[in-house]
Amino acid sequence: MELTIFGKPCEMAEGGSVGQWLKDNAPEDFKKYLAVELADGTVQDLFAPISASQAVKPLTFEDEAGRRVFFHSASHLMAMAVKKLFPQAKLAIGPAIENGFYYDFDIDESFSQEDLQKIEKEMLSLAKKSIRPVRSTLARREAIAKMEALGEPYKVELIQDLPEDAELSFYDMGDFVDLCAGPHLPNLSYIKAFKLTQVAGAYWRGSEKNKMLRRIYGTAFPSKDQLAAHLEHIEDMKRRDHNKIGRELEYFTTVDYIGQGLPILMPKGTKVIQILERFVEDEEERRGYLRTKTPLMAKRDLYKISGHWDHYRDGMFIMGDPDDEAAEVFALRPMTCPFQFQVYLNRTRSYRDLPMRLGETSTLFRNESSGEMHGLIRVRQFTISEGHLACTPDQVEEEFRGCVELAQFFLGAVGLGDDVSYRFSKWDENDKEKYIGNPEDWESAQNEMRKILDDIGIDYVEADGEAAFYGPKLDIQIKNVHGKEDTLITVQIDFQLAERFGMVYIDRDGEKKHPVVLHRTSIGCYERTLALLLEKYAGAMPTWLSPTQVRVLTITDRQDAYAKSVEAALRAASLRAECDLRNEKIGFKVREAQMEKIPYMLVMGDREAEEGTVTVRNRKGDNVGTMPLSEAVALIKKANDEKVLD
RNA sequence: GCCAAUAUAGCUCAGUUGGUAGAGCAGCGGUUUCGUAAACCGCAGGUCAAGGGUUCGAGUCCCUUUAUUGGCUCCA
Repeated sequence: MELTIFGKPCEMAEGGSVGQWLKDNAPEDFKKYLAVELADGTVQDLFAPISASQAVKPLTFEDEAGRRVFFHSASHLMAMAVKKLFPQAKLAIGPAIENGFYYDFDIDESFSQEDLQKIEKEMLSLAKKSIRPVRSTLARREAIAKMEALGEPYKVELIQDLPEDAELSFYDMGDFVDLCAGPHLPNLSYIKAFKLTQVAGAYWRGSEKNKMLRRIYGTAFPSKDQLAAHLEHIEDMKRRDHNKIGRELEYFTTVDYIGQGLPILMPKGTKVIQILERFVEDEEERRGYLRTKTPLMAKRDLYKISGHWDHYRDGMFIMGDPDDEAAEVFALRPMTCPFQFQVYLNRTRSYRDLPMRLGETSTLFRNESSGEMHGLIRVRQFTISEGHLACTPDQVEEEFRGCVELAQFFLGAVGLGDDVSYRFSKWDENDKEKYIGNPEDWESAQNEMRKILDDIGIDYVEADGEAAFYGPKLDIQIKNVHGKEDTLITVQIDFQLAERFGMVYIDRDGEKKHPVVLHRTSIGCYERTLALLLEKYAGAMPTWLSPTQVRVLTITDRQDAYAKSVEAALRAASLRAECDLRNEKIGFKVREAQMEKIPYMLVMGDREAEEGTVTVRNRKGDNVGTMPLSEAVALIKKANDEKVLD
């Protein structure tokens, strides 16, 4: 049998393993190899026999796939420790995740912090025992019997749901056995450093109808240094958390008696959002959008037409008794579409009116479940750069492309262009209740959208069950400092609501036809975008977005009058300037401005006041130079106007 | 909604087995007028998230509620 390892051909006997070969040929560092990737991309145990000639890749912790094996084994190590300390705990599942692993247990009492420490200690002593995971397979009936004998009902359920012909593999680790597809590390002693980071509840099989299990999250590394570096990285990310710096820097706050998901935007947060709104509105006007301003609420009759009443009622704030058919019941709007459609419906439209592009800076209300609110990212009232385009079928591709390009333009301007990923969100054909329309329409809409996406040539992943209830979406996704992904921007194709609302145009041939409607945001939800900008820049907003762009600092109060005149000149140049005239040491004032992430400081003493100059410092601490005031104004104005991402 | 953790001055935090609420920074009033990481003196600031309970006595123990944070589920 001929194998290729590290690109070099080598001979191997039948039943030989890559692990053995490495041990024989590279004994000094063979312990860094965790598993092996076969030519077809599957990963197997390092010491599992190779069945055919092929090129293989031994995986280390540096490889994504290798890391997953490492984390997966670490989750088993944790399950071993838990079973030893809490024999009554039932095992559910324990996969690797992006930066670690978790394992779900069914146990009455939750795990406390002390429990976690005990488990870590037990893991340490188990890891030192040098246990080799041993793989075996069983027939279905025996597998079920084995798991029933061990008293593991969740494992039994998992086996029962696997296909009839699936190979059921088990891993023995000392006196611990688990149903597991593997692969695993050659030896659990490879796991040198780990930390159990938190406990959380998680539904069995991810369904809220099922029992809630206790999940323990952890992370693991081949060395203590790597663990320390990882934990340090997490701390770093937490320091960028918009929820922390956004409150510290007074961008927003919350008040317990106002309620969850209803943040108070302070002057700084409001300023950034205002800058973004003006930027978006002006750019959209340049691109042929017309602006509208529509009501924040409507009678339920409107939502019955749009489908919201049947498909989105739980997400709405309703005023009045929804069960009283005779009463006049209102609801705050969760989406703008049915309102903005009325602009189109106001009179008969011709094909000459299309495409019609409508934009609105639109405030929406969604009654999210109480556990789901998160800083400025997930709130109950928010404002989005909303828009709807009505077009003919042959205009769809160009208009869709225009929406994507506009979104990319804004993302680039604020500096988030490289931080996003694209998701093609489709419906879930097994859950038709959630959607309106028939399967044929969904298929054709999705095929059309896929074709457009491919034509545009963007990289995207497809996701089932993520569509809006009326159509498929292109979602532009971004991750926050905790690694959690959210939708920042969305562009949707809707082949259904136009018909529901009776939106038509008179085509060239004199026939009435329904336009295709695109729903889209251009910079998304302003609150969410602000949150992600705060995290991206750790609060140090680019000059053009900074609530305060320049602060004037005096050495003594002899310069106060000059400082006020400088501030006035800066404001006259449309720069957001303020003075700090307190009798504090200049070093203190500078440091405070830096802590507040103000881009520029103009420092002045007697000399500057006499000469009419200022000494410019930036927030990094660089002294840019002493120059005439007009030069300093030009310098800062340039950064503002060019929207540089300093 | 579910599983957890948390809530003490504007901020960061102390507060012993239940016995009169504390510090630093910020703020305010003076003094000081100083060149890049913190001048000096003084003052004020709290229904310990809210409500109930146990107790002679609760920041501390118990219950309920609210909010914040991390997950699950759901979504811009």
